[in-house]
Amino acid sequence: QTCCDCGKRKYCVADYLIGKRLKNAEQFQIRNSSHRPDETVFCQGQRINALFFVKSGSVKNVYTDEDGEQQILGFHFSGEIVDPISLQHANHLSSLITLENTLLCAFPLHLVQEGCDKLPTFSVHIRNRSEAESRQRHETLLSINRRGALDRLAAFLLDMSLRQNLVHDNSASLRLPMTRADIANYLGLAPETVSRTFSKFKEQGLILAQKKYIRINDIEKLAHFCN
Amino acid sequence: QTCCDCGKRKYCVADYLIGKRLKNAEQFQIRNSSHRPDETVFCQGQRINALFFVKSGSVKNVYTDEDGEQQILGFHFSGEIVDPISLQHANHLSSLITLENTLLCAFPLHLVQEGCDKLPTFSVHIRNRSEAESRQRHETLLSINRRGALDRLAAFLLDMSLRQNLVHDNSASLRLPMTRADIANYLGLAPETVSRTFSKFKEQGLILAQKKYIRINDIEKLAHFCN
DNA sequence: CGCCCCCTTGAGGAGCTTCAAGAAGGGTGG
DNA sequence: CCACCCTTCTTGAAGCTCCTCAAGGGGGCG
Repeated sequence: QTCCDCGKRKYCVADYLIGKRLKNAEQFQIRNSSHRPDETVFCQGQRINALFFVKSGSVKNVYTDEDGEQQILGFHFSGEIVDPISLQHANHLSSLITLENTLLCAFPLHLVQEGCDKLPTFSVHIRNRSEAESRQRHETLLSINRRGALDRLAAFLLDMSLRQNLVHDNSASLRLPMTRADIANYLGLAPETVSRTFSKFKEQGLILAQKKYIRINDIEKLAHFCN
Repeated sequence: QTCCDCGKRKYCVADYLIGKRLKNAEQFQIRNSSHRPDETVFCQGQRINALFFVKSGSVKNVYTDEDGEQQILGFHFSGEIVDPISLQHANHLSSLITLENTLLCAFPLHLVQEGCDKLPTFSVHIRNRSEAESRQRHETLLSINRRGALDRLAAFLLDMSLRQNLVHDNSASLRLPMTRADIANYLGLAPETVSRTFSKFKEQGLILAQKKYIRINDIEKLAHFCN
């Protein structure tokens, strides 16, 4: 199977390279890989030799500090590029771990570099994507300490629903492939607090939640929490 | 006055450019500027057209979010380059505000680019500096939510003393040009909490504090707080 | 069927924030 | 040079949010 056949092409960097006929898809030599849940795709500190794209499934970026404490930096879902920030660094800033059965495409780094060198628009694209992600992560980190549990979880749910493009008519249904503990870690809260906060939203009729499946009834109201 | 005469040259990017005889110092056309306390040097969102170096005095980087909330991202002291992270972006991510009477040098961006193009070592230098700063800021932001007030302030004091190169024999004397409110904002705490935490350190004999002048008596013990 | 992990809910407690008031410095004008 | 004001810093008390510890329920997988 080549990139030309891939249904996710338009979200992927491949679209830029193919569309511009820089190279033929067969020449890409992209590594496709299939992963089970909780599998480590690459480790923090390893040399970066590819740009990853999530074809299906989902992954988390986990940062481990010198004390061994782990912090989830973000999640990536089907159709997303994994952590383009890292491209500016020589080594991976965090480990990548799958949340479920996942298919990944790995673009060798030399190919990306080539694309940057030969295609100014591609370079700009990567740069913009990197900048946007950097900015957002920055704001996320900043907001964590300022806001309460309700605000953080509301912002998280809205971010998830927007990224999965599931917003219709002030409501959305989405699936959260990560555990509550993952959400808690990401938001800087205790798992119990996340659970209680979900319950509060449920009591107010803002959401329906059954295990990993969430329905947001009133996005507007939920958005009021994250002023 | 030229860069060749500057006593702070060895900490500055100028040293690289001059040392390599890429250009003569007189051709640099560096803008020197003098600022009063609480003066805004550049504003968040403005196009980046120079790399700033703190010749004397000190500054803070202030980020303002869409709600108008302000968050101090960092401080820069005499002999430091201001926010090399921004070089990867087109616009300033934060505003720069002086804490006291301050002298700044501004290297036009085209000069820096030129340096990067012609001098691989310079490019690597800037990149490393940027990467180190990015990494540290990231860790700072991550640790804020994890640790308590004692830990954060201890880490802050140690960072300050290390950066001002004032560590001697397990003790250090340093000056904090920013207000307690600035420290509190930077650490994500209330000003009262910062004040109380200073008092706790004083009670334990770890530090002496009189206004902006701090003496750390036992760096080792202080460091135990920030495991 | 049973084990294990994940999620939920409760009670208690610690840490920080908020509100409030007072003390100390620095700057300005008389 | 002193008096005044304003900002900054400090300290106290009350309250709230979140964390920790603990127990129970439910679903998935062997």
